[in-house]
Amino acid sequence: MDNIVDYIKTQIETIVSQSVKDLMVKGIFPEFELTGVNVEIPREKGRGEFSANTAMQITKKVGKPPRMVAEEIIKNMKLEDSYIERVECAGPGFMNFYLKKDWLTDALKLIEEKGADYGKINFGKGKRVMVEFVSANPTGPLHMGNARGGALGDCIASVLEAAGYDVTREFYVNDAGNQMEIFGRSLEARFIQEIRGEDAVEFPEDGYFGEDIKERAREYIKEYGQDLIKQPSEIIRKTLADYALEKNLKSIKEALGYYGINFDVWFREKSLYESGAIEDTLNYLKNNGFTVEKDGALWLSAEAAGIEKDEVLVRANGLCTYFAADIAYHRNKFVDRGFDWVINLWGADHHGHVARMKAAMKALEIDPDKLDIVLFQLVRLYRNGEIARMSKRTGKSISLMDLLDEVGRDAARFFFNLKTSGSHLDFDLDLAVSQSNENPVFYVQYAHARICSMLSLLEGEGLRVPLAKEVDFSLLDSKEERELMTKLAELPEEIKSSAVTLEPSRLTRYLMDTAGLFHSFYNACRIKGEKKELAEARLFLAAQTKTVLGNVLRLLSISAPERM
RNA sequence: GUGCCUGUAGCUCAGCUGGAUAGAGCAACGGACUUCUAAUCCGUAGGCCUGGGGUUCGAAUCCCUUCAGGCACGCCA
Repeated sequence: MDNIVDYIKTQIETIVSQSVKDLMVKGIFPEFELTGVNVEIPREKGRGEFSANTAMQITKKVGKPPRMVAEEIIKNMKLEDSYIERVECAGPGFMNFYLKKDWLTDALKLIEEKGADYGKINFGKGKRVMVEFVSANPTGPLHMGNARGGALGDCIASVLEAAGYDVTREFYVNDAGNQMEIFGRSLEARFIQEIRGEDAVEFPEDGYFGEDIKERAREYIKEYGQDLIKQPSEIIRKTLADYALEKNLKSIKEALGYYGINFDVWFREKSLYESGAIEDTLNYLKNNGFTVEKDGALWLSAEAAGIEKDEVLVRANGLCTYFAADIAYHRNKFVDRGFDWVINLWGADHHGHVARMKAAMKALEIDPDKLDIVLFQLVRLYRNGEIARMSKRTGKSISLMDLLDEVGRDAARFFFNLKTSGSHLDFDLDLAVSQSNENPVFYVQYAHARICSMLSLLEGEGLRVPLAKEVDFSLLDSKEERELMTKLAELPEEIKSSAVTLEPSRLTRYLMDTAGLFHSFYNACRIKGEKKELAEARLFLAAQTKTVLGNVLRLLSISAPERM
């Protein structure tokens, strides 16, 4: 067993549905199909550890008022050999389940037994899932959108790993196509300007205006001299683009490293051209009637694919669109590499792309439900109370590295995972820089450091963390102790929920809750100076809390300091 | 104009596969350091869940509509 909450939920489901079936057999309830039993943890205290609303759901089918239905079900339950102590009918017809205390004892024993693995579950059963994220254009440094997508994607990947999936983290390198052209032209212009002066050549209107482009041109000259300028334009562009691309990728990798993100695969768009994958995919679509030709271009047919309007795949000039490459890329993910599930993280400005991507999957006979797109709202940067517009092209953007220098990896990762991906995020730089206690990451880390410091201090006084079998759990009976233990017991279930919803923000909230309950426990329940049995029981609880906080922080790649 | 996202406490947000008295964190106010880390705790106050209508035993949650903000609608990526 790795998830006691899930275990008990299942137990309750079984008991309830068995009771309902028995009532049907006895003729007290009419025959009907029970579609499922909903077991929840009530939000409010004092309503049992779990509750079920089955009676209200089936009240019509039974033909009796919900409270009466609930009473009947409760009367017929067989509670032997379960964690359930008693069941009450409450409110409009809820069944509230009160558990025997040993469920918490067993939960704490589980933490001791699993240690650093506590929280991991086998929900995913080893299913192969790819999480593709960041995938920033390698034409410049990583910006705040990449920062949010990076923290989100990496934590989604980690959550899925903890939930028992076989996870691959992938970065799609857009090293082909139109923006590489623009990249080359921008570099060429800066290169010439660098050598012959600002006015020697006009900078392309749609070019990348960032300082980093000038920087790369200068670096090239420093490294290889000026001879390249004698070459034809085409050669200059290609040479500079290849040179700058690798430089950029290197610094992107470096920044991501500081950010705690390591990709398993860096997939090159160019390889799709070289392997013929794009051509194959286009042929497939053509041969199966999903394309139309008009105005000299090849389009994905709206009618055949079931989308709103036709989308260009191959331009009149013979070059493929990003969309065409992306279809081939996803075919590669599913067909060539056999992933069971693919998750992409896109900025919300790409939402229009979702429907046609899924439609393309369907055309390729790939189940579109196997592709999940997590859209995250873009980050708005505030400085001095004003919106700081971030754009690669203005050259005034704040890069991921700038952010990490200012606020550090821990705060950045925590902050970006504080809110659900769909919510807008205003990032106040002044606040983030201030590193005050307004930043919740300190609150959580402080709890961890506090436990560590307490454990070592008490150990110095001869008080060691006991083994679970030496602990008298009946002594842990205060409100603070019970609430903390309950929270610790819920971690595996919380990981499951995070995996199902693809929302790691649940875990940062879980951390804050757990830290808060620990701080309350710490203030209400002293250890030093108490009788040995009580002191040891509390010490044991503190040690398990440390394990839980440490495990979740580690899962999110946020440090768990021993002292602060 | 069409489509997608968002609207909940002063601020930032949870809750949204319908459930019980709508929850946190900041900020505000009042308390707690001779006692294991006060980066902490305890308490108080704070709400027409944008407005309106519908569905039903029951709606912040589902449906319709209004208003407000963001985004996308290119042979860009």
